[in-house]
Amino acid sequence: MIGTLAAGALAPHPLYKEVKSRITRDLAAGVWKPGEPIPSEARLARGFGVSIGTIRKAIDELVAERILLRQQGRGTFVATHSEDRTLFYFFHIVGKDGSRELPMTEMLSFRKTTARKEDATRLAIAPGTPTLRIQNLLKLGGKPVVFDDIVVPGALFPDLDEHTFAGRDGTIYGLYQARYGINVIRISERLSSALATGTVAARLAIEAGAPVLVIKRVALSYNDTPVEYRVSTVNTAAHEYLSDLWKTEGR
Amino acid sequence: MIGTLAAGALAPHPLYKEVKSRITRDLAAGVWKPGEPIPSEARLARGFGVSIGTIRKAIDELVAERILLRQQGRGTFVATHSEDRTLFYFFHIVGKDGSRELPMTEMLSFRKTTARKEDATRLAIAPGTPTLRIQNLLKLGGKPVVFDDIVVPGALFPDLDEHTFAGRDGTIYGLYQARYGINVIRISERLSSALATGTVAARLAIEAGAPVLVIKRVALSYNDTPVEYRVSTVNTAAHEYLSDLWKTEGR
DNA sequence: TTCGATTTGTTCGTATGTATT
DNA sequence: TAATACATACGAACAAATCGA
Repeated sequence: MIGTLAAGALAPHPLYKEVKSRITRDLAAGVWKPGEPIPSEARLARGFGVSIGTIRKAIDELVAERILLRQQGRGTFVATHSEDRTLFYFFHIVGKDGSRELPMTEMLSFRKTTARKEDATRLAIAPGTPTLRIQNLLKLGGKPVVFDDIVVPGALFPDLDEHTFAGRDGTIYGLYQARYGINVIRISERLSSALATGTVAARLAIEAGAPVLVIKRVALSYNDTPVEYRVSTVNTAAHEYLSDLWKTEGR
Repeated sequence: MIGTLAAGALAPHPLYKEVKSRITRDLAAGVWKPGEPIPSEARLARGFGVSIGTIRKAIDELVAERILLRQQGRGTFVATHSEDRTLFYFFHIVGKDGSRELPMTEMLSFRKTTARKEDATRLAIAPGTPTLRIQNLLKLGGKPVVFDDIVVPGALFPDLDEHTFAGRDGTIYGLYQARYGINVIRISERLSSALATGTVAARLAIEAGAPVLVIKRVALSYNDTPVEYRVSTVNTAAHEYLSDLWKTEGR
């Protein structure tokens, strides 16, 4: 018998890759919501007309990419931005003594504007496209450490206003995910060193001209679609940016 | 029949984990040298008395950790530090225009000293232990961009002298690997911003007091054994540090 | 508390495809 | 062409964790 899937059109060679991209498509379409279980491996196998091993191989890769989360005896779930597990995957600032702490955030401003040139290229949209621009202050140990300047395409977040934003429960990416179905799964960051300008220095309670770490981040969703551009300015007097490749472990 | 391995003592639960740690042990012991193939999956399966699927699962993880490299039709090889594939995994400085370029390096000094406090804690050795300390200048596009201050335990590199070091063919980690059997498989980096001191500024041909990126790196071998501590100072006027989690792709 | 159904985790085995030498 | 090695796909059995009856 020919598998119902193998008989389909133009599989990108291996069967499990086809299964993976179909699951990814459904994930992107919101068929299963974050935190919810996807169908069991046995059910998916029957549905796709492939063996359970093929399903497992497809899911293996999605789990490695942190898009799905397996739990023995329970099921396989769409990863959320509310677990500690994923928090420190997107937040890299730690104390110089090695301490890891989640920041308290304070919204400083929320404006509707249009994409400047830099915003546009990073977000792959046309200059002048409506955007939301949010300024955020992150405190660690009660002291301001990071100043965030966030730009997102307005079209992705239709009715987002400053009260919704400031009154959110968890992280920003958690808000994107839970209320707008926008799932940040990967980030790309470029770091450089600079001198604090007067306005930023005031936010961070440091002197103008003090050295600061500047992080330019693009947040990406399924199929590497950019959904947020963020410039963070960090006071690294007592904190550092941690880049620990492959200590993800648990593999 | 009971598998020859399962009958052995105290497997850390799953069989494939035991297989993995045995392969890792042999790798660390230098049974197979970098660039050489390890035995075929079928041969390993017979040797361990387990199924080929179990071998594959163990090797899968070692490949994901970039310790091994599979090539269909050829075999499975011990990863080396000479392939482009791995170079940019350990070198993160790119042009602000996105250009990736391998640096020209110039050795500035090579000294035999002893571990200072910071060196000792990072390398997990006692303060005062003999070390080698090397200063290196990295040029991109002909201009100095990175100043490296490298400390390694002398015991790991018995007869290493400055001519061997300066006259090496490829990368520094390639030298560690090929001549001393020291295999760097992972790095952990902590980044901060600072003002250039006079001596470093002179090396980088910038003004003292200019902002620089400071990278403190620990290079790790099998079982997370630290083998090198390196402080890099980067002029980020025209370059950036790229942290691209999970664009490793090919998975 | 116990039991059974469900779901993922591990291990085995086999067959066939594809790349390399 | 033939042999070898990894890649894909299938199927089956049992273990371990979870959850509700």
